[in-house]
Amino acid sequence: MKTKHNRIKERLLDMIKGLPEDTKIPSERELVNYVDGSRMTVRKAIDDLVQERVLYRINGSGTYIAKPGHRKYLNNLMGFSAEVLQQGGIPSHRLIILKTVNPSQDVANKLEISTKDKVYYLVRVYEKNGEPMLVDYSYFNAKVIGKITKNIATGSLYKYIEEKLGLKIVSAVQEFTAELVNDELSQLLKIEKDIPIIKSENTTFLDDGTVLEFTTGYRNPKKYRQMTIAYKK
Amino acid sequence: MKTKHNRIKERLLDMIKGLPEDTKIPSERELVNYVDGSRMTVRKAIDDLVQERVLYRINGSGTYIAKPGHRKYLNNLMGFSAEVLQQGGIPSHRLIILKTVNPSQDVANKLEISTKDKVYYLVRVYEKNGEPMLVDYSYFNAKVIGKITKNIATGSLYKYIEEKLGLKIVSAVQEFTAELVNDELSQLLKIEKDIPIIKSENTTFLDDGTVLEFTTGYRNPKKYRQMTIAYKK
DNA sequence: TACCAAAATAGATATATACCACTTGTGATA
DNA sequence: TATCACAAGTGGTATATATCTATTTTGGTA
Repeated sequence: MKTKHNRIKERLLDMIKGLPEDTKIPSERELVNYVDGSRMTVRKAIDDLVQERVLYRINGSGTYIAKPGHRKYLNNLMGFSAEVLQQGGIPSHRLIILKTVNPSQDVANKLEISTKDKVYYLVRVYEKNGEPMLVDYSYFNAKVIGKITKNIATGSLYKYIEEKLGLKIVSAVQEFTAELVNDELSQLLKIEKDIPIIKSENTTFLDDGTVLEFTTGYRNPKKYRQMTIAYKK
Repeated sequence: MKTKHNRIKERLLDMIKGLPEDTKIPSERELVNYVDGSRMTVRKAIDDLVQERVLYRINGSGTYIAKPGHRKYLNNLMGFSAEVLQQGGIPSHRLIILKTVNPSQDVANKLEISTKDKVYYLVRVYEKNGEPMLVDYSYFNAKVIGKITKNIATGSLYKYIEEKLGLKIVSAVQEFTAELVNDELSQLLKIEKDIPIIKSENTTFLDDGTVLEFTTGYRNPKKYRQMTIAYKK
């Protein structure tokens, strides 16, 4: 059962679909006549849409439609496949390595565990329309994720984590460093050696603050631009 | 005059200061007895802190203190000086170039204006404790920012934009590319030539969706790590 | 017509209240 | 003692209402 403010939110999205930016929408008091819900509930729905940059408010004036380009959340947490699908491509990936290991001190620190704890180590190559786009070296906290089988690792790991395990991924810290392509990357991504590439070190957190994974990723610089969207406060 | 929920928020921050993570804070109904405000207002304050990852809620159980590492917003929008100050350093910066120009087609596209519109072009070098840390090549939409004098450009431009002009910066899109250090960068950042460096192309948006600036930045790879924090939904 | 004060309208904040869904502790019972 | 149903407590949702501040509109006046 959906909440009322979520239904109102969908109703509002429907109403503004196709309308140009900066169009003023009916006032909160007005909307109460059109939708099922009190002003506070309508406000809650609008609050959400403002948060999502679909609408913006001007105190004393009204609520307006924001630029469509902003109606998107960053895709760092979205997973590669969803990202490629959104772009109309065909995603696929190859599992190169899957094993349990004891983490190095560095990895243990990132995962906020001991070097004696077990972690899953995965190396994966992601492809778009058959071309290698991204190499990931991942360490998962085994205590959190449980057992990863080859089957699970070959499917959508994010879907498994969120839907099957019911874990909520809420944030990620990314650190970027520029490096030069080494032999292994050259081979996996099918690009020249010694050209500059971005190394992205990604730590993913659950809603209770636990570290789920630490992943080092290299994106094909020929095909991809590393991109983030940041929202203030 | 501060709002009541903001005062409650500060009060809560004070209360939890120094407490370990996962500590349960008093219930919403309980807090009403300790602070000045109704349950709804207390909830609003907690809402904010949950949004900021200071607290997390478990339905039916309670509200808890999140990991301290998460109590921070991304600093992409914070400006260099605030970032350095937070780290206990002494920030300074040199203005290399300030002039009005007509933008190239590429820059005009980024700023969502015409090539006939005026833009301000700034080149700045930022220093921490006297060492060059960051070079910025910025284009500002003159229609939005008005006149930039040398005086303004030498002070804190962000402070000027937010406090004096009353503009609200709400989001930024960043694109990262790996490059090799060229002659100019080598000189400005005092680092070797031809080592890998990250180019960060940054588009900054105001609350109404207008593009304020497009900036290309290079950070000293020896001193700095490019870092972002992403929050989901 | 031009200007300005006042009224109307918009979002922002705050309170009181009710009920729901979920979790947790408790106490009766087998 | 172990179990399980239930009560109590918690956050989540929803409504009605009141008041505040900022903007916009209106209408009278010069």
